[in-house]
Amino acid sequence: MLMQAKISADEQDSGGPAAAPPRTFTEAARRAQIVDAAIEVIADEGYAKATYARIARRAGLSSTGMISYHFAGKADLMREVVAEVMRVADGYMRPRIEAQPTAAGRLRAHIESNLELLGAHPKHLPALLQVLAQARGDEPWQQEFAAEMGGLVDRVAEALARAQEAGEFGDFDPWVMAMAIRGAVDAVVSRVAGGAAIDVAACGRELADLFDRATRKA
Amino acid sequence: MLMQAKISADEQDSGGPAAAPPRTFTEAARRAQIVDAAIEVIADEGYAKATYARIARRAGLSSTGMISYHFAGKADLMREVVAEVMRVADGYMRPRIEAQPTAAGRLRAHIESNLELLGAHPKHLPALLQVLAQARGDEPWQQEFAAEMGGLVDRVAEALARAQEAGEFGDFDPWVMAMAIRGAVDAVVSRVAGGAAIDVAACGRELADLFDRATRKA
Amino acid sequence: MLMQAKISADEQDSGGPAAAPPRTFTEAARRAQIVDAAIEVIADEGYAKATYARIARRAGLSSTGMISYHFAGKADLMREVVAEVMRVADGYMRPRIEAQPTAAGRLRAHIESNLELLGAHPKHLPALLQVLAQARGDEPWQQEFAAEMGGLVDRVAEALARAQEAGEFGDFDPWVMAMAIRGAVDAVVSRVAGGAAIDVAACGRELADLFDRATRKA
Amino acid sequence: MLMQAKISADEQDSGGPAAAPPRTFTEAARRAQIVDAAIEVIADEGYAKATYARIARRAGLSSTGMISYHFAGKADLMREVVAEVMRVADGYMRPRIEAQPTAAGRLRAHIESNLELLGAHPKHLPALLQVLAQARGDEPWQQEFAAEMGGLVDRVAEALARAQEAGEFGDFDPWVMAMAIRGAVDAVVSRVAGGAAIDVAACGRELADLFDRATRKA
DNA sequence: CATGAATGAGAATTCATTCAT
DNA sequence: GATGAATGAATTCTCATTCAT
Repeated sequence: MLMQAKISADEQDSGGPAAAPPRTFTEAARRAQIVDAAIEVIADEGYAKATYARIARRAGLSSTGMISYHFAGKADLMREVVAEVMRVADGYMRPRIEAQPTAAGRLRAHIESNLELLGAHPKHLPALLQVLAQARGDEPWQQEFAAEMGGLVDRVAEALARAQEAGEFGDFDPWVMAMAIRGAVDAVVSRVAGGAAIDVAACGRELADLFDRATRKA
Repeated sequence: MLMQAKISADEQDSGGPAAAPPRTFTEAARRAQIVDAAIEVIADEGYAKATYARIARRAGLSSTGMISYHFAGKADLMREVVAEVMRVADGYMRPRIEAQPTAAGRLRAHIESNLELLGAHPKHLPALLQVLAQARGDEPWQQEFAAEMGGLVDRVAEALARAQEAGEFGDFDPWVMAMAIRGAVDAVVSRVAGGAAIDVAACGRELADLFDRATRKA
Repeated sequence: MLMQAKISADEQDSGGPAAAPPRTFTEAARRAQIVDAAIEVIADEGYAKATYARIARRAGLSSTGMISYHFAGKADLMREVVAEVMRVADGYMRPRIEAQPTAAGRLRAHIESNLELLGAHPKHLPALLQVLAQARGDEPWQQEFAAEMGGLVDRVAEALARAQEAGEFGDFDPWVMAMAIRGAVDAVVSRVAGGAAIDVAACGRELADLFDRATRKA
Repeated sequence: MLMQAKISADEQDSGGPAAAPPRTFTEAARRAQIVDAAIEVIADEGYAKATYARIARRAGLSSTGMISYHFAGKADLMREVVAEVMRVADGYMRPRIEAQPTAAGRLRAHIESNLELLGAHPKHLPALLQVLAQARGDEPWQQEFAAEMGGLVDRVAEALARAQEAGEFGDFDPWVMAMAIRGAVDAVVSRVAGGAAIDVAACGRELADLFDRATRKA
């Protein structure tokens, strides 16, 4: 599989410096509600404007204190935003990718499903992009996101390398290829988020063609 | 030419909402000094931390008032940051691109020189990426940056389309290809900015190979 | 007797603004549990950090609501903290003091047992000091604590005066002497609370010697 | 000399984590104004109520931002409060102490001038007491204050020890004696701060007598 | 031209307390 | 009796910007 959620895996985990696992149903519901609102605000207005006040307003909450009550801090909330997007992305893309018998098919499915996902959940990937763009600086949560971003590319690179060794692809640096794929998709996401009217499905097919040519055996 | 600065062209100015034209030499020097400091801060610490205070400190200025004095506002400063990076990028890439006789050569030169530029001016492209990532939201300067980003891609797309019509390339959507190129390069920039130890020159060659395969006639 | 609890005496209550009398056994146990946790938190982290949240956590309670449920407010809880410390102090010091036949002996026993108490219950006196230090300001509970502090000194002063009139001590102002005793002991408590490694018993003997010289007939 | 300001000594120093030395006259004046207001608020309402809002109001400032502008944080402000009180105390007490030829005279002068100071600047010592009472907890500024408090006692203890070795005093533990003196004076300060109507000069003389008896050769 | 002081809005976060269940 | 969710005021602090000098 070319893409899988790392963060979503440790939802039940306690290791991190912050988020205690949600214990009750209402708590989980509130957290989800806030995360959803955060995703919308981030996607619509950008990370910089995604303040507690705006998120609370979008979530229909009366006070920003509610967010502090349910999340250990902004880093915790952002972690959850990333986790949620990864969860959704994984749920959407993985079955489509794994349904393909060939590496070329999986690559195509990866790219196409990634952009279909953009159509199905128009706020999720733009929000992810915004949050991961904050992965600059020394604070631990930023490092965390940088690692997350790296992992995203690395997993694709490994899948490409394996297929390459199996003789299913031509000769190329799998890691550079993986970065190019990630970047190409993100560029489309970014443009769509900026309001460009793009047929994402067609765009996905075109990108898939592109990388098919780029990875094919000579 | 695949990339050229739009903003840098109208330094003397388009009558935007802000920047008065710099009249004196000192004025221009001060502005340049501040812009350079801003680029460094943005690249090193991210857009979110690029406050007047931090920029002033990096520029060796004693007060943030200086920045307000020389720039009409933060949007104005950021506009100038983008313009400066574009100016440098144009100066670096354009001659290398135009030296190539074939479209394929120009494409390769575009990609490779873009990444060489990253080696030569390690802060400029990361800063640009950070600033353009703020192009979300309704405010005019955000729209402006979104347009800037779009223009970047569009100009490459047009060059590709012309070459394609001239029969120098295979069959593909030039606009999608342009976005893929931009995204792939940006992904590398982003990774390098994050501290990854990458041989950017080798990476540039690999990317150029990749897009050569993707654009070649079948 | 040189020291006795005033607050602890009227547990069943003076009709203050707050505390309803504890009716059931569970209620009393819960209150005691919370008061103990409060004493520990105050002694360890200081009054400022002794929030409901921290106290609840230390008490093993799941919510701060419990504290509000059992106490009429923070003033009520602090009143109870003071009362509890006074109760313990009285129980510890009074028999040791009353066992002494002479006024000088009682003075020595007062000082020494006070510091022994610090060894036996290392959190109680530091907590008391912290709470009584809040006795500044107009609110009724602050005035209450100021009065409490005054009473502490006054009772010692009265004992000293009586002994003085009986010819057992030299010539000095009993009230100033009482304040000096209180202050000297508190200074030791404060230093120990701050983490200083002090032999409190030896310190008690030394202080007792000091005040013996100061009160002795010429 | 039995008491001297340690903090006031490094006013021109840059070592600390926070306070840059005030560079301009206006800045210094503003800082002084804010420190004075802080001292008043702390003395009158207690440390807990000494918020930026209340201090700003007392200082006649329009916003709390002003305080943040002039001080690196609350710790910095409190450091300055302590330094100011120490400066005043040192200026008041030191000449009176040093004017005395004998150790007994210096001890008396120390105690009496300390309490006269309470009459002359009724808010300073109570404020100091409140701030130093916060010296509990792990944060560096709290540790700093704890050390400051310790230093206060230690310097007196050393002076006592020297005089003792010179045969000017009787036999006692100088460190315990120093703590007793400090505590006795603080107890009076505390009572006066609480609103008690006390003749501090008389009280000073009485305390001086007390410790004269306690330190005298047998 | 330049500066430092001031401003006021808004940021995240914490707190004691209330309330429905 | 007990709980967890909610509340809203208050806290420290930062920000871009303005203004008098």
